[in-house]
Amino acid sequence: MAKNVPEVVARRLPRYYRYLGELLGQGVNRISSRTLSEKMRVTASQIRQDLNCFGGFGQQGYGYNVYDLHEAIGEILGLNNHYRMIVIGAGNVGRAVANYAGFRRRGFNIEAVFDVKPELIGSEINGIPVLDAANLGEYCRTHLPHIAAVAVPGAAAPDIVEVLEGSGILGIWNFSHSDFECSVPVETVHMSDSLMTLSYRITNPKK
Amino acid sequence: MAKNVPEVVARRLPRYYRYLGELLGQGVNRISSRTLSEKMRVTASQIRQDLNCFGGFGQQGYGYNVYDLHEAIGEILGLNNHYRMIVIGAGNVGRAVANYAGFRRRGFNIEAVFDVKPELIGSEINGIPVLDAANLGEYCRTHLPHIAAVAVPGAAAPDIVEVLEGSGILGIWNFSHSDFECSVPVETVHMSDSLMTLSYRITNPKK
DNA sequence: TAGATTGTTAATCGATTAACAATC
DNA sequence: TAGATTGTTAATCGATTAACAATC
Repeated sequence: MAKNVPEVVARRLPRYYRYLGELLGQGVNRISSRTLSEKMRVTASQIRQDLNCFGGFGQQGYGYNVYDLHEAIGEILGLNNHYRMIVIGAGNVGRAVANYAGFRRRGFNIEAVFDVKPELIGSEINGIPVLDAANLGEYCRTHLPHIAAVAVPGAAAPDIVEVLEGSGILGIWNFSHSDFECSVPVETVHMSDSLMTLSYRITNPKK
Repeated sequence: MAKNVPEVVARRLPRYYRYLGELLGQGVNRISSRTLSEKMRVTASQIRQDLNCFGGFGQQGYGYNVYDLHEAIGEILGLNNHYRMIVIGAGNVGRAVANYAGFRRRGFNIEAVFDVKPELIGSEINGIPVLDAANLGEYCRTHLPHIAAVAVPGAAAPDIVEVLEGSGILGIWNFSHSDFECSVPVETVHMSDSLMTLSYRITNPKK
């Protein structure tokens, strides 16, 4: 179905999904690209172009059915799948990820946390067991998690990633500061880059 | 000095800064755009174009001095400034931000955390006092923090932002899930968007 | 000086916006 | 049917890449 979808379009889908979810919550059941474009501060053209990478979800003279479009984008994003997820690193960020309840609700089920610290191994975070990182590879081969959130110090990341890659993981959600090569999809949350960008924008205000 | 710098160039600066920092740590003191481009997997043209938005940092026949270029980009990013920072919300994400030691090292000094929960107010996180969110506006007017990291549930964000905006904050680092209008620079860390993008890439692998 | 590599202009490529015929 | 709004093509705009003269 999908044409060759530009990266930049794929990155806008979560935002569309989010806005449509809000509209749904407000009881709006129909919307035109024009009205949506005003809310989202993009052009109506862009919305129609973007959606038409995946198919014609609208109806001339009517617009889009909010529920159907929300569903369709959710399906494209793979949000109707159920994912088994693990978290590597029980530090501040790892704990924040493990504690966030919203993921489970969306079908991302965190089943284990891994760390190297003996005093953490055997404990629980938000009801999720903390396991020994030494057993990560074995765990993956037996439990086949889909997604690994990597929240370890930068230097430790490449080794962890190699283990994950070799044991059937489908994707890596990376919170460590390093970029690395990887054969599976990696999505990095660049916290420090984001803070530097803010610093830049404070320091160099647009005229 | 700076020409009109495209957004997309500004967003690449932190990455250049990071790579140059690594090179510096490895004792490399000279690099050509060609060599850097191979490490960073971008084109040499792009690196030269990007840098020339800000000035000529290189030397024909030689390349770039790693230390000088790193310094120059740090200066452009405003990393030589000292920022007073506050964190709003002492939940998982707020705690992660408050606990991360790297910020202070880079000149982002977290001076207070705010929350609404009575049982948290008066406690400390990483040696930083947790104050009553009701006093946020007053605190800002007396202490003049530069940056506020907003890590509150989505629904609470707009009110917090309004208070911050009205009391002289220079920039907002937003971890909440909502986008909002704001007169000062806002940098949002879209964790859930990032996870959805990963889901998309797992579900729709490139051929 | 000769070789290397920048700074910068020109060419290409892709993404965004505008326009409009198709059609509900 | 008439009005509205899509899907899609064409025009514009901006970003990336290529090329090369300037110069260290």
